[in-house]
Amino acid sequence: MKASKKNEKEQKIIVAAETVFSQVGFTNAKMEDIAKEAGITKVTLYSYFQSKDNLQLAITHKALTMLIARYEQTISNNSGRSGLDSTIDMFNIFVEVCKENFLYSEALMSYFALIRSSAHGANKEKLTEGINESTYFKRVQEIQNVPFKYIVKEINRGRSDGSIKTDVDPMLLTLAGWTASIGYVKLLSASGDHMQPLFNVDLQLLWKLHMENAINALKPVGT
Amino acid sequence: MKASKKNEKEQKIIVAAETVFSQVGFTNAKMEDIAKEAGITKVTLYSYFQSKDNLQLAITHKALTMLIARYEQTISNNSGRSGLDSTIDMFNIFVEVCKENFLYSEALMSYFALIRSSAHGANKEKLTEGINESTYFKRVQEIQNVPFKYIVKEINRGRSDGSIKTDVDPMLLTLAGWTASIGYVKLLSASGDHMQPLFNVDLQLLWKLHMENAINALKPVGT
Amino acid sequence: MKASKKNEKEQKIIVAAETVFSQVGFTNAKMEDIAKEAGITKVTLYSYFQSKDNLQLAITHKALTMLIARYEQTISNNSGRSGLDSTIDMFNIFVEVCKENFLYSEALMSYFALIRSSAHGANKEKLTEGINESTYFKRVQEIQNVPFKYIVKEINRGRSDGSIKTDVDPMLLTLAGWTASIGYVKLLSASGDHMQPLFNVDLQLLWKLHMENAINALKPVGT
Amino acid sequence: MKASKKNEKEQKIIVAAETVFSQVGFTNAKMEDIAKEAGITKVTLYSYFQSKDNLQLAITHKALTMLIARYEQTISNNSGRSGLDSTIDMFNIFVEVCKENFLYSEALMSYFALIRSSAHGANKEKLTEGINESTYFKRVQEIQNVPFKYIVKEINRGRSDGSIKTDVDPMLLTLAGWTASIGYVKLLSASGDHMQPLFNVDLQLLWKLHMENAINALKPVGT
DNA sequence: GATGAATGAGATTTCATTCAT
DNA sequence: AATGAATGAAATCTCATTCAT
Repeated sequence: MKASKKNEKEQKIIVAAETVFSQVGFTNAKMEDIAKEAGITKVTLYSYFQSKDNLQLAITHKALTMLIARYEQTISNNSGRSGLDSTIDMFNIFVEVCKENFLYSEALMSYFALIRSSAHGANKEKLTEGINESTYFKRVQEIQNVPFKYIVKEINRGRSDGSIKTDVDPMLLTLAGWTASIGYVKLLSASGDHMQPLFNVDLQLLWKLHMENAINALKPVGT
Repeated sequence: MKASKKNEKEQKIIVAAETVFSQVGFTNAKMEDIAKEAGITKVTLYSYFQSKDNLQLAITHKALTMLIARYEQTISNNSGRSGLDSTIDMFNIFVEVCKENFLYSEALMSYFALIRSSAHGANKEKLTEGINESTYFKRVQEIQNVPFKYIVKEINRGRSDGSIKTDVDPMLLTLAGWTASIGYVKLLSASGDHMQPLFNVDLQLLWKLHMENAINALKPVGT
Repeated sequence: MKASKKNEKEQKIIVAAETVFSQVGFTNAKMEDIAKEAGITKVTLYSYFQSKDNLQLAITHKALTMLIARYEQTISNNSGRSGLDSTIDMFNIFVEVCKENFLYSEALMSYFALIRSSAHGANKEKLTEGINESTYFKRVQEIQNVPFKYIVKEINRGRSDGSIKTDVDPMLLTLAGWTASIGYVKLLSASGDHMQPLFNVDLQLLWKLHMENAINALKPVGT
Repeated sequence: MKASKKNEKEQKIIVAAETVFSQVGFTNAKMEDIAKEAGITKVTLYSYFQSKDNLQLAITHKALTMLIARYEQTISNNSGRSGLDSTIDMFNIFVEVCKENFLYSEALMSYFALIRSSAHGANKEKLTEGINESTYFKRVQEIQNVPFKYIVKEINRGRSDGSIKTDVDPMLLTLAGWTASIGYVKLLSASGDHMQPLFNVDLQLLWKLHMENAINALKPVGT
């Protein structure tokens, strides 16, 4: 099969997996159903993706890739704006991506859980085994830090143009924004419908508050 | 069997489950092993906890209960301190509890994922079925908002004693701190060893930054 | 507990067991349900009957006892009639008893299966073990041949009074009638409702034919 | 898998089940052991036979099928002999089949008990549920009456050739022979070893007597 | 490369039977 | 002697994953 055709089919499977995962969640999804949704057999499914985990990682990879693409586009679009504005944009974009596709946000969250569970425990070896063989695990690993780097990049630009303070480690600021975003997305997930207020709180407002905090933490003192 | 004794045994099982879950993770844990660890039979285990999921929920419940107890203790201890200080304490305590016991933090995180997956999707009913029958699911639901209420309580005290601004919804401020905490804990999980820096960032410093942001968001303007 | 009271309770349990067994059959009956029906606990049930098998044997014993009583009564009633007539009566009575209470007929049938399965097979010892400990097993064994003896008795009387041929072993004739009865009862069971014809055959007629055969086999040649 | 191969494997499993059932009896047989004997997994076993009951039904089906085949062969072989002789042959064959394989005879007996227990009782539906889903239950039902039909056929032939009386319903005569056979087989079961006399009665003689009765009942009066 | 069948591991259930109080 | 809890053995099911063709 030509590489192009193979890739096309792979994408088709990923779309099918996204559909099924979205409907019932990763744990409850059955490989059988995903295969059916993709119009292929389980064995064919396995020939493309060595395991269910790998399939999820493929989605994680897709999510990360999309996020990175958006980041690149943002950086390119924001060349005329301040580093601070661009940095804030980056956080906004992360949340937007997650909102647009909760599956992606969950894939990203699970990925974090995965790398932890494979890094610990008595049966570390056993757990890691299958994952390491996974093509996508490696591919995800290769790009997992790219989003951080892009944010750091914009923070550095902000340091240069004076919109961001220079006395705090850019990566620290990056992680601060990132964790706030993660927490916010987690809350969105829990609330189910992110358009509805939770405890009478408009979640839009909550996000705004987070970004105000971020701006406060980023901008030079006394600005 | 007296309720007290029954409860005692239930706790013993939960402890055994915690041990096994901690060692191999929830997915890899076998009911058989948990039973063995608790010194009982599989059947007895099932008579106490209807399913593996329910067992995890029991741990979630314990985690929540412990968190609530800590909150109550903190509120009681902090009666002489400002509402602001006490509120910040609450956030610190959440992170401490999660650090002390990653299993608890993961249980809490999973719970959030759970309520989302049971709140959506075409087969909502089917998914929820088993969970709803779970005793602990109901018990967790009953107390899941208590932590928020306690934080709101301290914020309200801060409003009275002038240490916290009055022009922002206390629940909004609560959720802001809560999501930051969640995000931070998630990052801790991902980093595996929270004592080690991530990307050369001292995670202690990251948390400090979050709390500074929180203080800024809480304290009255111009203080 | 006084022996009388104990015995009374035992009978109560047997009645409960009969009820449950009749409803769902021996295999599907649960000790739990029988206990409930008897208004006692499972453990109490076990204190009276060491096992489910034993309980069935108790019913078998009751069935046998009742059959024997009927036989005795018949013999007594028939003292003025010919041995042939009385013998035929015996067979009729067996079928009547089985019709009146199919549970009894099934208990008797199962008993035959039981003694076979305990008499053969690799795990003969294991199988027999529990049964041998059973009080009722011994009691049933003690009386299992009594019905045959009574039939033989009447046949012998028939030999004396000239109504039955003398050149055939009375026990052979007994078993011939007995097996025909067993087979007939089995068919009744299978037909479910013994009042309804099976394959358009009036089962009453079938029984009549069997008895005609029996008479032919019993009566002296040329009568 | 081709139907032929699938069927072949099914037969292999049935043979394994026969082996295990013969050794330890139906109740004591473990699905695990049957699977092992067949050289497959428990799950595969279940994919072929939905339940242990179904497996027994499969054996019942085989027994019936074998009996039917023997009947067909007999009918074919007996084309030159009288209908009476052939009819008697049919009864003899039933007993022979049962003697050759007690498992088959017990399967046939259990089947009768089964259709009764599934045809009665308050919880008829519940009991029947699993059984009705069973492929073999249906297949057995489809052929359960074939043996009777073949006997009737030979009786009818006997009526034509003058060897059998015409004033009695052929099906009545069939059932008479059939029930005698069933009863005899039951006694054989109970006696355990059919080569040994029971109560000093040679069971061979008993069967001979039954067949004499049958001949008397079948042959035209005055022959 | 695709397919139907099979495997293995573990979850869950059902009961007869036994223990501890 | 009675009770609630526990045991043990096996049935049954669910799925990710692998084999054989």
